[in-house]
Amino acid sequence: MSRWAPNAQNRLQHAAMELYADQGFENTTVAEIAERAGLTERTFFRYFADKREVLFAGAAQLQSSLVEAMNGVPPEEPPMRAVARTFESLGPFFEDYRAGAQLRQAVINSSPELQERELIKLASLAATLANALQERGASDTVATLASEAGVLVFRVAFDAWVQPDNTADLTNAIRDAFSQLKDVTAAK
Amino acid sequence: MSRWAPNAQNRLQHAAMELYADQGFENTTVAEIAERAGLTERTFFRYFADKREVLFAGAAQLQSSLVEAMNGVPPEEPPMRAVARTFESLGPFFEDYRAGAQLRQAVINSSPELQERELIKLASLAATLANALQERGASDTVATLASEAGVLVFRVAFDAWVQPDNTADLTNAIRDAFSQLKDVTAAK
DNA sequence: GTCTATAGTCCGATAGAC
DNA sequence: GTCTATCGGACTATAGAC
Repeated sequence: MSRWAPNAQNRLQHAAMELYADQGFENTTVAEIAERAGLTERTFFRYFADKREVLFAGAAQLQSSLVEAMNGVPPEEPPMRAVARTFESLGPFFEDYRAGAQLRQAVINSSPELQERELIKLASLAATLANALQERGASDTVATLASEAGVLVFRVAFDAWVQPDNTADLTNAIRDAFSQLKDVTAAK
Repeated sequence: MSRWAPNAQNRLQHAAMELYADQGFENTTVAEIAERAGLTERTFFRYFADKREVLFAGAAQLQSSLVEAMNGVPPEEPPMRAVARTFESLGPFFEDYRAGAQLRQAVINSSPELQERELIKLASLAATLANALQERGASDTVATLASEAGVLVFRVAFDAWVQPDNTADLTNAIRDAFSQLKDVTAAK
């Protein structure tokens, strides 16, 4: 039995989500979050580099899941197809989590600062995938184009999927967006 | 004759660029920038919402140039081609400014905070183009995919163009990247 | 765990231009 | 007088240093 209640990081994440959703991101101070989690401000910054990062703690895990998924795609598949398979394989991972994803996305969409952070996380994810593609033999430019196009498609599909009235599942939304991107770029 | 030296905003921009390039973005305080420009901190914040924004003052003009360029493209052109023409038409506008662009990009690349800001500016630019495409009759999804794909291509081309050893001009770099994107997505 | 620098906001004052 | 650009100082919260 430890001297402190366990899961400090988790408690901070939940407290932050609630307060951000409730009062808005800008109107919430780190002190409030820490207090609600029964911790001090100082402890918050031990776990999260800044006030935004608390909403993106899952990004690292997502990134490694994607790399793992890509490593499971046969090496003879061309880059764009490898990326498509990688993102499609991610669908089921999210399905259980739709309500949480909706809330989180609503919070992010309400604050430009959080949108900035989300964009750089997605850019970092694309860079990681581009690296993996280069290891499979793709050129720098091709790897960048394919992985960024993949992130774009994922973003469009995810956006549709979190709409309140949406019924389709994420994997299909991704497949759909990929095929639309193919059509759009072909018409050049 | 006015009581203050003119071009306060310009002086602040130049002072900021020099200091950021010299000492790094994080090691530079707003007070330093203001002092070098012969103004006070308070005045800096009258012109720029925050310490990053001073590097992105040209973004609004770029955005309206792009919209204007797109309005010059015949309405019967399909979305992706309209976007491609729009970005290609931008090339000459940048050619005079290559040295400045290199320096600015080096500063941005050296700071994650500045990269965040750049990404959200590009996202806003894509959103504006997507709007313009919808006015031309494109669906929401098609407009988003085409404009974001355009920004992606521009980013890749611009990145190549600012490399110290680059010789090609920007318009050709853009054309090239577009054709590569087409190939990459076709292989899906 | 405390202490401090910096970013960014707010209210008000001032000095000239019109 | 009104408008606009600047300055002064006090204030809060973030974030990093010690």
